[in-house]
Amino acid sequence: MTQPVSPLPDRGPTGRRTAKGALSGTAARRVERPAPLRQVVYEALAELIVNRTLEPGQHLVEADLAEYLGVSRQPVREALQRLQTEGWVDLRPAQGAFVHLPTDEEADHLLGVRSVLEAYSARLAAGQAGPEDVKRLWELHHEGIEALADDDIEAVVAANSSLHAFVTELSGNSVLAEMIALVDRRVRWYYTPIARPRGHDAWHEHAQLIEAIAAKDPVVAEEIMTRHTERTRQAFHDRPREEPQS
Amino acid sequence: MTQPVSPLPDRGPTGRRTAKGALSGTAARRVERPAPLRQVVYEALAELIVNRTLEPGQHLVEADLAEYLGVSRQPVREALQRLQTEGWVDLRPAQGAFVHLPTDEEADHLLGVRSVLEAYSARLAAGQAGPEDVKRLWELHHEGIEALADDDIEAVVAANSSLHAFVTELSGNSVLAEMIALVDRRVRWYYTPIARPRGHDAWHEHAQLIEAIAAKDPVVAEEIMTRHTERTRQAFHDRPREEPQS
DNA sequence: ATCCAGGATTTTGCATACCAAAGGCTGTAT
DNA sequence: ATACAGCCTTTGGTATGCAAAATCCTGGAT
Repeated sequence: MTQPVSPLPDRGPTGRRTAKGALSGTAARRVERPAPLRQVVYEALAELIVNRTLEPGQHLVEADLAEYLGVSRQPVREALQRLQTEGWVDLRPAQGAFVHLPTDEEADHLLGVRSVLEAYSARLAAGQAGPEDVKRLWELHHEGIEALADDDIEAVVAANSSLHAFVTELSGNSVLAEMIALVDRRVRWYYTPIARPRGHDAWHEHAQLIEAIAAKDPVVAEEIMTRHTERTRQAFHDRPREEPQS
Repeated sequence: MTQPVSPLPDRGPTGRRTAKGALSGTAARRVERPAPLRQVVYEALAELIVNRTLEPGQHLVEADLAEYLGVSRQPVREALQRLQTEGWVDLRPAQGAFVHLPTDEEADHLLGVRSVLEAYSARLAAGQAGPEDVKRLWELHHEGIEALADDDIEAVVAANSSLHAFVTELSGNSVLAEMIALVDRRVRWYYTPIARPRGHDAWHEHAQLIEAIAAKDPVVAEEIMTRHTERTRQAFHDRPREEPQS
């Protein structure tokens, strides 16, 4: 999804950004925002964490990250700050940042919260969705089914995210959307490497959900979503455990 | 609640912190953490925002805040960073921080999310609470009733917070606790200045809730909490509107 | 009077440099 | 082995500088 770290913005020899190069080629839309560096760093680090380049528990040294990313310590610190409030790293005073080490208990808590939030979003979505929206939902569902047939795990995961994200969007509750986005990302971080996507049964549940939304039935939509997410949670508990180390 | 800004830590003439003074008088526990400056700043600013010293929409100039608080720009920036992710300020790129301006719609969204989160916590609490916990709940309830009798609004609000916070704690879900804390604080910011606490009926609902928890009945506890928070939400909609300006 | 151009000012966003204090590490004396 | 002293690394903070962007201001031209 996110850009890997390598293609950083063009820089002069001092490391300061230069616009010289960009000015030629592209007379493109001026509307584009230059993306604050701290946010680029934030996204880069988040990506490095989810893809396990930075392992849980690892000590993140500001200076190293700064050098690696080709920026100064300041944007790195600000990014770490934000990563903490969102649960990706722990900032131990006078010791710095450590990649968060999720416990099984915490993963379960997260899955529980996700369950009630997603259920709520399904309920709201059922009250809001128009025919256009339902059509779009079926499209996304179709994408998932196809990816499943192709055995393309990555695409299945992507389609799953898209579908859930769209339901969330349909709910029309922006605060809810933000929270789900946060929780979901962490859930994926904990969960994805352990259990592979649940496959056909999950997409059957998705279909039921869409039908309930199309029928504008909030109660059933909520029920189905609850069952769906609780089943994922169960899958987490039944996961093939790695041997307990040490 | 939080310390006002004035009593900042002792500083030398350069603005650097000195421990000289503190060393004498107190040979106190060394276990105490010195509280990172950025966090002190964070709390100071949050307090200034909730108590309306910094008005919604106001432009926060880093340098001014830094001077006012007697610190450098860096900790201020980090605090603002965190205030943004938690919804207190909006950080407009290249323009700086503005105190978040809540819309009615957003307040409603927030109240909705709070409702489902609190309901979940009530459900979990009913499954977890022991006799000791129930006793504590009744104590808190008693405090609320007394404050109500004394017409001490501030104490009523405090008791209300304590009670809800304890229920959340009983849920045993730390992730949930964090999220509720976040949402609650913002709800109070939006809501408190508008509607005065709901009074006796609210505390009657609290009593019902505690009974359901004591009876270890998750379903009823959840129902009651849902009714309770949805009623607060309704009170928000029925609030005496200030005249629409402009 | 009004509008607008363009210069002056303010503010952000980042870089750099520096320093005190805390924590971790290591080697040596016991 | 253990304890301790001293060194090294890292954080957390200060101070300063500067380019780019946003904003404010001002002086015509209409």
